[in-house]
Amino acid sequence: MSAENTSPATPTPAPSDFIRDLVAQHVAEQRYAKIVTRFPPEPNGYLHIGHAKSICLNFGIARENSGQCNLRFDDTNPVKEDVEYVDSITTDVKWLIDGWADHCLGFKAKGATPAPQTVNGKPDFHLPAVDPAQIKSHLSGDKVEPFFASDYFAPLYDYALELIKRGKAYVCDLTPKETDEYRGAPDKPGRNSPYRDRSIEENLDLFKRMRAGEFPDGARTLRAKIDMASPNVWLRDPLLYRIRHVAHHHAGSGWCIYPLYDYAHCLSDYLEGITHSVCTLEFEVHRPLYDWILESLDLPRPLPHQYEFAKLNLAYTLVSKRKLLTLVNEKVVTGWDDPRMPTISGLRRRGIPAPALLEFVASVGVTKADSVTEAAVFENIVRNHLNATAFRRLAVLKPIKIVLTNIPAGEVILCDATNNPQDETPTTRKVSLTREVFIESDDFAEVPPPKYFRLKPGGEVRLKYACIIKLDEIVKDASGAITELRCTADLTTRTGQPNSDRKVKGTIHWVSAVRCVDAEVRLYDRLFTVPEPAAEEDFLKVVNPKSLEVVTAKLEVALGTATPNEHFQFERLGYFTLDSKDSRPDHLVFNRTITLRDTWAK
RNA sequence: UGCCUGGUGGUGUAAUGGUAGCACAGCAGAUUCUGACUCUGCUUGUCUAGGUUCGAGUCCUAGCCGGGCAGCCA
Repeated sequence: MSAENTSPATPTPAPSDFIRDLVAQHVAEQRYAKIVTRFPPEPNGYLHIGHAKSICLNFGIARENSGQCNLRFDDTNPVKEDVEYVDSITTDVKWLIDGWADHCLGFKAKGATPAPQTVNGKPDFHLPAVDPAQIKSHLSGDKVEPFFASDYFAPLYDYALELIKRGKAYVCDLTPKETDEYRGAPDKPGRNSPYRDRSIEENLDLFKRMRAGEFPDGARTLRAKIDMASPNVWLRDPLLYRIRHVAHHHAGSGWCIYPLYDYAHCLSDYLEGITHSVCTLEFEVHRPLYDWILESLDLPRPLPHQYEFAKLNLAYTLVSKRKLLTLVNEKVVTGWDDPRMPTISGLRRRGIPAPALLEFVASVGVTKADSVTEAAVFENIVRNHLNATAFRRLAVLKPIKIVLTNIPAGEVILCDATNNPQDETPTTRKVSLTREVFIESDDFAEVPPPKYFRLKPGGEVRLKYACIIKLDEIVKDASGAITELRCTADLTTRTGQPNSDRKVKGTIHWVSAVRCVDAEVRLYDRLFTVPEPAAEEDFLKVVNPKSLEVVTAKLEVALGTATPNEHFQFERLGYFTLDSKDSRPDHLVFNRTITLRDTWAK
C-alpha cells in the first residue's frame, strides 16, 4: 500500500454556491442537453493556485452534472505565448483533476478544426468532441488533444465577414494613440472614428486585404460598431482584430491578423457548445460585449452565458502571472516550479497532494466578494491530508551526537516503528538502535528554559520507538563546542519490555549514526514577509530572505528508496517529499512541504 | 463627477422574511512513546440611518466604505 492511495479523492463536502445554484436551476429547467464548461488559460505562464480555484469550479460543475469541461488554450496573442506553457498547463490540469474529474475532461481529435454545417437552415460550424467515456483509450494513442482558440481562426474570420455584412463591424485606420483618444474616459463619452461609416463593400475589401497581409502591424483594425458614448467603455467600438505579422505557436504561419479576447472568447465558447462560461470578476464589464457579439450573428444553436466570481487571494502569496514571471526572471526563485512558488507545479514539487489543493480551493467558496484567505486555512488542510496519509520516518535535520555508553559498539538493537498511527491497522518497520545515535540539536539544552521537556543535564528523555536515556556527561572540545553527549540507555523501558510504560515528559526522534543516509534537506518558508505582497509598491522588496534554508540531514535508511510522489512525516518536524528535479540516488534531496503545528515554539 | 459590483466574528463562508450556524485562527484545559493528531470548554459578527412587517442579515430608501473598468493583453 502506498501512502498516496489512501488520500481522499474528492473535495468534501459537496459544494454549493451561487453559480452552482444557477446551473442546478438550468438543469431543472432542462435548458441544455448537457452542461459544458471550460477552463481557458492563456499559454503565457504557468498555472497557479488561483487557477486551481477556477479548475475546481469548472470541472466540479461538470462532474456534478454529468457534464463536460474543456481545457481550452486561449491562444489569440502569439507574441506572448509559447508551447512550453501549453505543455506545463496540460500536465498541471491532468495532475490536479486525476481521479476526481478526469472523466469529464473534454478532448477533440488531434488537429481537428470546426467544419461548416447547417443547423436549423442556418450556416454553422461543428467541432466534433471526443466522447469523454472514450478518452482513456485515446489518451495513450496520442490521438486527442485539448482545445485551442487558434483552431477556430478560420470560422472566426468568417464570422467577422458576417458582422461586416450586417453593418456591425468596420475597418478602422486610427493609430493606437488616436484610438485611445477617441475612446474617451469612463466619465467622458468617446467620439466616433472618422472611418466608422465606410461602406460594407469597402470594409469587406479592406478586411480581406488585412488578412492577405497587405498592411503593416498596427495600420488597421477591425472594430465592432456599437456606441462610442456608452457608459461602458468596452462597448465603445471595441477592437476585434489586429494585424501582427508573426507566426503562431499552434496555428502556424497562415495568419497575420489575430482576434482579440472579447471577440474570440464568446465565439470559442459557442463553437464548443459551452453552456456556462465562468470567469473572474474583472470580466463582468465585458459581459455586455460577450452577449452583443453572439446576438449580432443570429446563431442557430443555444448561446453560452458568462458568469463571474471573485478570484482567490491567499495571504503571503502572489496570484499574478506577471509578478510570478518577474520572480522567475529576477532569479528570486529557481523557476516557475520552485517549491516556494504558488504555481501548481511548484506546489506539486513542494509535496502538496492534489486532493488537498482541491479541497482547499473548494473550501474557500465561490462568491462575488473580494477576500484574502489566511494561509492557515491552506496549511490546515494540507496537514490534515498528510497526517492521514504520510508514513512516519525518523530524520535529524541538525544532528548532535549521543553516545549510549552501556551499549557495546557494533551491537544493533532492532526496534519496531509505526508507519502511520492514523491507519486502522498500522504497519511497522524496523529501525536500528546503536551505541552512537544522532538527535536534533534543538532537543538538547545545556541551560533549559522553563517547561523544557527534552534532554537536559541529568535529565531523561525517551528515544521514540526505543528506550529512555539519561544524560550523564557533556563532552566539549578545546573551543568549548559540544562534541557529544554521553548517556545511559535504560533498555528495560524498550517497547514490549517490563518498564516500557514508564513515563518521561519528553519523547524525541533520533537516527543511528552508523545505519543512516545523508540527504540535502530544503526547508522552505513563506516567500513574502507581508500578508499582501501584491499591495506593495515593490513586491520584490518584501521577499522573505529566509524563505529557504538548506541543511545536511541524517535519515533512517528506509528513506533512501523514497520516490517523488510519496509523502513522509519526519517525526516531530513536518512533512517532506523527495525533490522531483534535483534528487539523485547518490545525493538525496528532500523538500519540506510544511512543518508540524508547533504550539510550544510559538 | 461615469458605469459595473460587493459589504455577516480576526479570516473565509452559511442562513433564499422566522433560534445568526460552520470552518480556520485565538484563549483555557484533558490526553499523548510526535509539545503532532484527538477531545472538551470559551471569546468574538449582520457597514450606518431611516422605512415596510407580528417578525429584517434577508425587502425598500438614503448614505458610508471597498473592489473592478479607459491594452491593438487575457
